[in-house]
Amino acid sequence: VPELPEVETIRVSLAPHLDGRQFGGVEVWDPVAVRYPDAETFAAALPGRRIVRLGRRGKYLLVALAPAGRLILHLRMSGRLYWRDRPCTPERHSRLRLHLDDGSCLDFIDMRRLGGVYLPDAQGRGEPQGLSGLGPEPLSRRFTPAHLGREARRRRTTVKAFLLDQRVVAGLGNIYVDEALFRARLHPTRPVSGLTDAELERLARAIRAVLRDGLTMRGVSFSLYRDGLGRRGQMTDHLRVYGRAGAPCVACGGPVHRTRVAGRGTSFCPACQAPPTPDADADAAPGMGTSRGGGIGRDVHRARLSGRGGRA
DNA sequence: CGCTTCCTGACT
DNA sequence: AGTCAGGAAGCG
Repeated sequence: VPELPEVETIRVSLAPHLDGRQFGGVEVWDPVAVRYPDAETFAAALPGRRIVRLGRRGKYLLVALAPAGRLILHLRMSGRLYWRDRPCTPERHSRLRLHLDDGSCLDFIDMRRLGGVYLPDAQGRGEPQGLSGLGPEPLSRRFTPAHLGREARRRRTTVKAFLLDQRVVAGLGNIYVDEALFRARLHPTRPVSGLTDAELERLARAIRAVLRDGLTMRGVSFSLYRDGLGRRGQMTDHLRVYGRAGAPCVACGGPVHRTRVAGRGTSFCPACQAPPTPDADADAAPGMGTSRGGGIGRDVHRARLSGRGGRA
């Protein structure tokens, strides 16, 4: 559920309540929610440490601790974090509760049990695997059309799968990818290696635009998402394609379609987002000036995206 | 690279 | 009973 704007909204909502606080006791109702170390060690290691700063990287929430270490949380599909000024009865899917020194507490609730917390040791064991490999933050300077182009050139996949890959750019999920592709007027099955410079430029711009909107609206709330204080976001009403299958496209009035791309439900406007033209896409990018030496780039361009682009 | 799997719950 | 859900690691 939570993608970059949602996780950032949660971070901002929690920060004033957590900054400077010291952890007290830990209640673990579901040991699976503690990804590292084991639940017992975790519950013994956290109390006494102070929260220095709440940060975020991609969809990871990072809690810097004093005197050392950091707590890392990932909400995955259905995770929520609720801060309460005093402990209340845990709900059905509450997985753990972190008490704070002012009598408040932070609850981790996760229906599908896919999310969890990590408390890496001093040697760095226990870091979530994906964290170190994340691509640039899409709202940072490091995220540019040129970066997108460099990554795109060496991959043979659809632009949809490309954007969902956290190594390319950190923090996008299914909803914001569909929204970004709509705003960039790119069909989700376009082979990413065939995007022109102009299209990459549009795409980078669209990604930043949808994420900024998402942040302004404090996130998308379909059913489960809430911020750290239990408040819904308003972005749902501003989505242009996601969740609007069959409804008129906000740009052309034609019906929004829904299909499956990269194994995910995918919403798009078939009129505004031109489908891939296999030959053009396979050969579009000029072979000159490939950043990687040794002819790899050329081979990539020559290779046919067999079975995908051609299948209309 | 795509596909499967981890989970639970809602819906058809 | 079967399908699907906003994430992402692991497998072939």
